[in-house]
Formats: sequence, structure tokens, C-alpha cells
Amino acid sequence: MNLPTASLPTLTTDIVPFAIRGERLEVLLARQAAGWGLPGGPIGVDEDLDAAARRQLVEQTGLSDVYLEQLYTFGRPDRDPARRMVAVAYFALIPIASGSTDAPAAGDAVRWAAVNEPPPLVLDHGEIVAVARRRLAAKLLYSTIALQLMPERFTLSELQAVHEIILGEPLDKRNFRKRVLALDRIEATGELARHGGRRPARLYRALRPGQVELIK
Amino acid sequence: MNLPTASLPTLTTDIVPFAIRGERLEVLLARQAAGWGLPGGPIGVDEDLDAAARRQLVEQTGLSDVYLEQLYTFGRPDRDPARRMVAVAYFALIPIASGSTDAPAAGDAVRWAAVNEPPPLVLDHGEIVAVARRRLAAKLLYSTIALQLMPERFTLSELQAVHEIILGEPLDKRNFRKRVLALDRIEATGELARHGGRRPARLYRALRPGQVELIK
DNA sequence: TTGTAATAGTGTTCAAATGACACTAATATA
DNA sequence: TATATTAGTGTCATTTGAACACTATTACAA
Repeated sequence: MNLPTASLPTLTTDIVPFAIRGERLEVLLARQAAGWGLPGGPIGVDEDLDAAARRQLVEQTGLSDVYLEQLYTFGRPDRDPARRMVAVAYFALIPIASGSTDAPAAGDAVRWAAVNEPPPLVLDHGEIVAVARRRLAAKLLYSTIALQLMPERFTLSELQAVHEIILGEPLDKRNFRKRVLALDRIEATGELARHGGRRPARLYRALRPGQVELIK
Repeated sequence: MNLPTASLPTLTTDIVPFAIRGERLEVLLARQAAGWGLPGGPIGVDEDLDAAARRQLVEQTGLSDVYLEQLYTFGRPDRDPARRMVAVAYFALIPIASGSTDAPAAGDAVRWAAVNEPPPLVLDHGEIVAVARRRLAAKLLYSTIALQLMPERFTLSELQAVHEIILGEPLDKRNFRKRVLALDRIEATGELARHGGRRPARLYRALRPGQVELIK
């Protein structure tokens, strides 16, 4: 097995796995020798970039079949003091755990952290999270990307809460519903969500679940 | 000097240098062994990604001090049949040559090509140009990026023509002027552009020339 | 010198989209 | 049966966007 030579930077991926948990936007971190950081690692010699990100996410967090999008490539020569590393960064969107367990896997090798009050992260991972967060917030406004954070069935109140959490500001309930229904990207299932102690809400589902489309 | 080993992909940049020439959007190509392709090449072991792109653009085309933005990282394992190459792609915006010469440099090592009817390019460079073109068109709508294609002083008709060429559709003259002036990112210099044979136009300049700002 | 060709410059009106705003409905539980 | 809690619904005013035509200024030709 060959080791990196001095003639080439090492190429890695770093993945920012986002999920809405409780009332916050959180990131899933992976334990590393130097502290907490983003999941990711070296890209195989003949491995596709997207495939590498997907593989590392599964290996390190157990998460599969999630939305994944290339974010930016970080390559400041001093971003890793030890050796030259260039990271192709991705972000992943993990649906809200609708039922059952929400711990993805891997005992104490991973942890969730709030994006707003993040713990110190290794290298420039804090910056990568910040860039990813900005991109996510921007895309909320002109795409259907928020649906990738939702479970298969969800209520309009839940969808609105997701928008409010990411944008960091309250939205008008009637205007939100008007807009989101006019887009014609979700449909009512006919079922009701019953939680207890209040009026049950209609459940909706995405018309084209896998796709992220530009809107307006 | 070390050569690439089998354990790491080779990291390169590819730059899509856009300019408005005549009535078309064009790209500057560099002659390569296998045909015409984008300027670019290997990134130095301790070289910053942006710096590498900038260096290669100067070396291969003579263009310096242009707007440069990271586009996307292309890494399909089969994109180069010879060896594994991962390319961090950039696009550059070159101001319309206001006066004097517009040939950037480097005799027959470079050539301009229309983006609409592009010649066959090496590897996946055709795809990279297409992605860059889409990004440029998208950014026209929500940023001041078009100003990076303008000379220091320009007329509103010229600015409108740039938009029309990139968007591929005619724009209403009065609405265009209303919008662009309301943004408050350019100012009249007080000078007039005189070309001959017609009414001279007012010259404008960017208020913050280097900056690309998000609008509306 | 006058006429012509060419481009610069300028407002209004209508339609559509956006944003603000408050009450009734349905359920679980005390 | 009363109460607490969340779901669900429409209108109006303002802002924004789109369509639209004529006059002004110059160079050059007749």
C-alpha cells in the first residue's frame, strides 16, 4: 500500500450531516483523535467523490439513503498543520425521525451538536459547518430542499417549524401554508396525526420525494 | 521530484474564463496535447486552491486581476481515461476590453470560442463549461456579478446587452434601467461615451468595483 | 444646411405577488 | 363539561413586476 508522497495533496471528503432535532438544527459529529469533527476521510484512488462521501457517512454514522450535495472544496495549505489536505465538503440532510429510535448508530463514536452553539471542532470544520448552514438557509428560499429534512409523512406545522428553525425567524402561518400549497409539491394523505391534548393535524407527503426542485 | 503514486488522485484546477466579445459569451481555451481544453493544471503541494487557479490563468493566458470563483469539484473516476484526476473548477470573468488590444497573450496557445456553439473539448471540459454557464446566468439574477464583466466605465446599454447575451433573451430597456439604478451599485461619472453616428451615452462606474454583492 | 439614420433616455398603468392580520375548530385531559 | 392546546382558514393594502412609445442627441450624407 502506498502512502501519500510529497508531490500531491491528500484528498478527503468532509460531510456536514444536518438534522432537525427537538427545536434545533443539529450536526452529527464523529470522534477523531484530536477531538470532535465532521465525518469524512480519504477518497479512494478510483472512487467517485459522491460515492466516497456516501460511504464514509455510512461507515462512520450508519446513515444511508440521505440527501447529499457537494458544498465547496476547502484547500487552504494550512488548514491541517500536519499535512496538506484538500477536502471536498458535502452536506447531508437527515429526515426527522418520525417514529422509533433516532440514534443513527455507532455508540460514542458520534454525537449530535447544536449548530448555533457548536463545540470546538478540529481543523476548519467549524467554518465548513458555517458555510453549509448558510447554503442550506439560502436554498430554503428557492428550492424544495426542506422536504429532505422531513419524514415521509408530516404536518404543515412541522414543515413550518423546520423553516423557522433554519431561517431563525418566525413565519406567518397563513402565508406559509398558502405559499407551500401553491407550489404543488406536496399532497394531503387523508390521514391525521394524533399526538394527544389537541386538535389532530392533516398529514402530507412529498409528491416527488427524492427530488429537490427550484421554485418560484 | 516525486511523481503521483497510485494511492492518491491527482488534484488539478480547471478554469472557465468568460468574456463578452462581440455579441456573444465566449470562453478562452488553452491548447493541450489532446486538443482544446480549459486552462488549468496540477495544484502545488503547498499551494492554495484559489492561488493555483489564479497562477495557471496568468501562466496560460496572461490574464491577471480577474474575478475568480470556485464552481464545483469534478471527480468522476473515468473523467480522464489515462489517470485519476480530480479537478477543482473555477470560473473567471474578464472585463470587456474597453480600449486597446483585447488579445490577452500567448499566441496560438489560446483561442476564444463561443459558449453556444463550442468546439469539442478534451475530457469533461464541455460539461464544466455548461455548469459554469448555468451558474453565471443564475447569479446574474441575484447578484452584481455582471459588473465583473464590464470595463471600468460603461454605458447602461452595454450593461443591458451583457445581461441579454448571458440570459439569452431581450430585456425591456426602461425596466432594466429602473431596476439597475435602484440597486444603487453604480453611479454616473458625468462623462459621455462618444462612438460616432449617434447620440452619446452617459458613462457609469461600479461603486464598489471588486465586490460581488447579493441583491434583492 | 438640412435631412436621415442610429442610439440614448424617459413614466405610467395594470396585474400579480407579498405581507399583515384574528378568529373558529377539533381534540385530550382535568 | 370546562379548559388548554394546536389546527385551520380569507381579506385587504401595499409592493413589485411587466407591458408599453415617444422624444433627444449626435454623426454623417446629401
